[in-house]
Amino acid sequence: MAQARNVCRARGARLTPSREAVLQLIWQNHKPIGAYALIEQLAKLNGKRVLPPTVYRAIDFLLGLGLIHRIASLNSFIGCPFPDSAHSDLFLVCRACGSAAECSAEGINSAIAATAARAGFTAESQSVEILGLCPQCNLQSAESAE
Amino acid sequence: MAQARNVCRARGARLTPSREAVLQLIWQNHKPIGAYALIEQLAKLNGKRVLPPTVYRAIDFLLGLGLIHRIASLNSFIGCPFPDSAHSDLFLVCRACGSAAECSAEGINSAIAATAARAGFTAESQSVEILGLCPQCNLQSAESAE
DNA sequence: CCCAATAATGTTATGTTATAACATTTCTAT
DNA sequence: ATAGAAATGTTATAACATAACATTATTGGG
Repeated sequence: MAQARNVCRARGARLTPSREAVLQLIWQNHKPIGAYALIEQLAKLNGKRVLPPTVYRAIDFLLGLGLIHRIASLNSFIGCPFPDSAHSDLFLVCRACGSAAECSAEGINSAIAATAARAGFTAESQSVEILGLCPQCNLQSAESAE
Repeated sequence: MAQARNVCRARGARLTPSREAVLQLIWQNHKPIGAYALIEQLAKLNGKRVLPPTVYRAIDFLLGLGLIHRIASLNSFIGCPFPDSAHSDLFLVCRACGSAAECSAEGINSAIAATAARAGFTAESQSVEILGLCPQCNLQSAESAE
C-alpha cells in the first residue's frame, strides 16, 4: 500500500479513500475478483450500498496506474505484484482454483515484439493469458485420478 | 465452408443450418463480431427474431471445433483461417479499425510453453492478444499527424 | 481567505454480454 | 416404428459495464 502511494505521488494522482479501499480488496484477494464481487464487499465494509460506477471508476484509475490488471478471459481484476517495474502482463490462470499468477517472461515479450514488428503492427499493450492447471491443482487432479 | 464440413465430419459433429449460418456470418466479417450483432444479422437473414441462446449455442459449438476463436478483450468472435492445423491463438488487434489478425508465431508458443513449464503449470489453452495499430491504421495516423 | 476551476463522487438509468432451466422438435440407429 | 440422443425453441434472468448529469471536495491563483 505504501508502494501504491508512491506510484500515485510519482504520477500526481490521488489515492482517495474509495480508490484505496478498492485496491485493498483486490490485493487481499489472491485471485482475480469481479467488479460486482467488489461492489458487494465494499458495501459490506461501508455498511451502505455501493453502485457500479463507484467501483468501475476506481478500477479504471488503478488500471491506469498499473496497480491492478484486468484478466480479460475472466472479466475480473487482480493486483499487480510489481507496480513500479515494467511487466509482461502475462498470467497463468488456473481453471480449477481460479488463481492467476503473473509471470515475468522476457522471452515471451521479445517474441511478441518480434512477431508484431514482422507484421508491421505497432504493439501498445497486451493481454496474454494461459489457461490450464496450476502446480497445486495439477497434483490434486493426478491424485484423484489414481 | 467445405473445410468446415470436413472438420465436422472428422469429429462426428453436425454442421446444422443454424450453425452454418452463424459460421457464414462470422466468416464474412473480416473483423471480430459480437454475439448480439450476430443475432441481429441472423434475424435479418431469417426474417424472424433470434434469441441469444441460439447464437451462443452455435458459437460454443464452433469454438469447440476450432472453426472460430473468441477475442476475450473484445467479447467477440472471429473465424479461424486454419481450422485444421494447430494454431497459436495469437491475435494482433487493431484499436483503430477493429481488425484482429491471427498469427502463427512458433517463437511465442515455445516461449509460453517454457514459461508455463518452469512454473510447473500445465497449459491447456491460451488467449494472446496484442493491442495496437495495424499497418494500415498506423500509416493513416502518421499521415494525419503531419 | 475566498473563489473559480478542476477533480472526484453520487445518482439514475440503461446498455451490453451471457447463461440457467425447462419444453419441444429433429435426428439417428436399431 | 421407436427409443434415446442431439439440437432447438422459449422464457427468464444473471453478470458485466457505461452514459449522462447532479453534487461535493480539492486545489491553486488572486
